[in-house]
Amino acid sequence: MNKRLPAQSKSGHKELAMSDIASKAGVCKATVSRALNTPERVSEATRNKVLAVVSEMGYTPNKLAAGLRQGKSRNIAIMLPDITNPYFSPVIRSIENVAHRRGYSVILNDTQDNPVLEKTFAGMVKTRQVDGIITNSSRIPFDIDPSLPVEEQLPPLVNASEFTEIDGIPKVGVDNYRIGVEATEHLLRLGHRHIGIIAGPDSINSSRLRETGFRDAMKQAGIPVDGRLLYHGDFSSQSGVEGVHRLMQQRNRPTAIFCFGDLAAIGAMHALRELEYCIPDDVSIISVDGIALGEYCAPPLTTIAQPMEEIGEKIAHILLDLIDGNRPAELMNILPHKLIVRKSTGPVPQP
Amino acid sequence: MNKRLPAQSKSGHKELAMSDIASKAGVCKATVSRALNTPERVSEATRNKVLAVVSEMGYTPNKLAAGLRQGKSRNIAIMLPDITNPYFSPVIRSIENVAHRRGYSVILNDTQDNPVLEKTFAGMVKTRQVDGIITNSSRIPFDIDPSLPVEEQLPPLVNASEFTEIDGIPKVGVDNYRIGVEATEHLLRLGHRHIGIIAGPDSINSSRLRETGFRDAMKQAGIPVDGRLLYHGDFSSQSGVEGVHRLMQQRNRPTAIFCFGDLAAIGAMHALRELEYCIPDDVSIISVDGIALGEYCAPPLTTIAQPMEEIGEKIAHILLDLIDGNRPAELMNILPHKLIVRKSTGPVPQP
DNA sequence: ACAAACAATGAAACCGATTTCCATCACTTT
DNA sequence: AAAGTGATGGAAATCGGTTTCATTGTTTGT
Repeated sequence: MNKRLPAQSKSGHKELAMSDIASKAGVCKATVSRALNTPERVSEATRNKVLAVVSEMGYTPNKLAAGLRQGKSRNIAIMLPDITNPYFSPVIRSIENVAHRRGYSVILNDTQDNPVLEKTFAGMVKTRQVDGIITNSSRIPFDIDPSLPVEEQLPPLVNASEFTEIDGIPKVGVDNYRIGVEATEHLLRLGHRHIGIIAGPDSINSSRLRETGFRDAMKQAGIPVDGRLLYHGDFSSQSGVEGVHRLMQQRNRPTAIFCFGDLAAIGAMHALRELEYCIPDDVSIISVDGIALGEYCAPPLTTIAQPMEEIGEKIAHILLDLIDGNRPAELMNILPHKLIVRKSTGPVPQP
Repeated sequence: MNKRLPAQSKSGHKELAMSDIASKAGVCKATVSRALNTPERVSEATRNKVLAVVSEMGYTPNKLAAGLRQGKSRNIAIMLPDITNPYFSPVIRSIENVAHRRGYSVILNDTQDNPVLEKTFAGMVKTRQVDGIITNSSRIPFDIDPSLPVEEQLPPLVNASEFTEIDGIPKVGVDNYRIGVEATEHLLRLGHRHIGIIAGPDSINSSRLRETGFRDAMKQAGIPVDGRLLYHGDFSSQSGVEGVHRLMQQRNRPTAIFCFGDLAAIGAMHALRELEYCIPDDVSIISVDGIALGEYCAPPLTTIAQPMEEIGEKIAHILLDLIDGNRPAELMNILPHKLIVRKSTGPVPQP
């Protein structure tokens, strides 16, 4: 009789619990839970009574408790190597949108490409803080036994942008080889023969693939590639600057540079302007990503755009399906890229 | 005797629980918990025994369960109006760093400046999904009764970047009025008299404050401000483009434009280049934020940089302190901005 | 030598939901 | 009228930890 009122202490306000609602509505906890989660399983009269009390008292169930019982946190984690790269923003945004629509929250992990941090964050699924993980890395932060089926050893996981070589893991991204080919072909069509690249680290799959595409397209055109025109940076703007410095001091100067990321391209264009080269009259620049800012560069950047929103959506849906126990229709999900020709590429200069 | 082994079904692997460790180590759950969380309260022998079993079996405690008992999720949420604005990236990154160091995870909420979404996300603290919230908005997504002390009605909350007018809420940001004054003074020192602004929406506090700073600096210099040189956009690059179009078709053309955000400045410079104005010879551009890309603009952008990392750190520490029950030393935390003079501003052109 | 204090640990309550199992009760069905 | 069916809702178990309280054995103080 006296334990009816919840302790209303000075500032440490005791939260409303389901049992409070239950007693106020004259039913038991189970009924409240049912009214809230499976309304069709309670009579209309009871349901209305319960719902009225719920809204009258402003009750919201404790998700930790629900999560504990159900073995689900309704959180997913997204690990990214560098949140300051604008490429990720639209991807994150659409992941967050989809997750929210499907009742999940997204936890952000900036790993700074650090394997130790990756492992740490991966632990969040063991601790039940998250139900699944999105990685943007070629490393999988879990130990797997190659003799066993992969999918039975891993938590719900989607590998995006940068693919691991391990099979059996759902992947979402673009066809980096074709991107390499098509960017190069665009340059070749404009008559360029001396083409440099500012690639990413060789340890990065997408970079190697783009480079292979580049080499194949060059071979196809019967043009030997000059090893000194191949610069390997880290996708940053600064590496674009350094790449240009390196490339432009070669005797065999490129008339076009293929940058493996928009950020690097922005740095490259900056360096070229400083060296007083005209873009595209002296040097053409093409890159990959399609960040929004590309349009406002000087000159506006020709780039092979990735469908960031679609990538994000696909990632989120696959991961959430996985959590629900549904394997994706396809493990490898390649979304279409698109060449956006703006002003940073032009015909090869006449000597 | 037979309930010893956890069910090792085909793929639905039952997770290890603390009681499994306890029985294997021949102690009770409480001791395992103590060995893990308050090691000094367990004898060294027992502790080692428990820890050995823990690491041998690869056990990790379920954080949902701990959180339920302790009434804490060890998550914080950060709500932002637009995750694609590069201004936020370094802020988020340092919040995430600090949170991680202090044992918290951060949940991201892109609200798209939508009050309904803000309210939804704010609900996460009621549902115990998060222990505190960071808002970057002048709206507080909680109903407060003005007659009661604010701090007793709100969950742990820090208001960043964009301030609400409500007192009693910890705030972290910059002095937008001074930024307005100093940007203008920089332009005035260079001899400019016809200065335009590309501001943010009038509903945004920081924008109003910067504008007031601008007006006061102009008044101080004895220069009347021309209402037609005041454009109000939304901080986007596109609004920078539109602002320039508007401003440059006035009879009284500005020789300098003060943009209220780097993104808008990038758009503005793009538009000016398209209209074949030289920056800074014909028109100077100054802005606010200090995003990394500013350095690579054409020309490199003169801007008043905000200390994004420090802002993020301060935000995180204050919020986490609040969660621990410690009110911050100061409610209003203004961090120092810094004028970075690059190449987009120059002396007023001689007519 | 004996009380008091203390350290180490176990048993059980607890956090707040969900879910299983069971008891009713009202209708059909034959 | 007896038996079967389905809808409804209550009691209690459960999820997996943390924390309180009690117990036991060991020191310390005088």
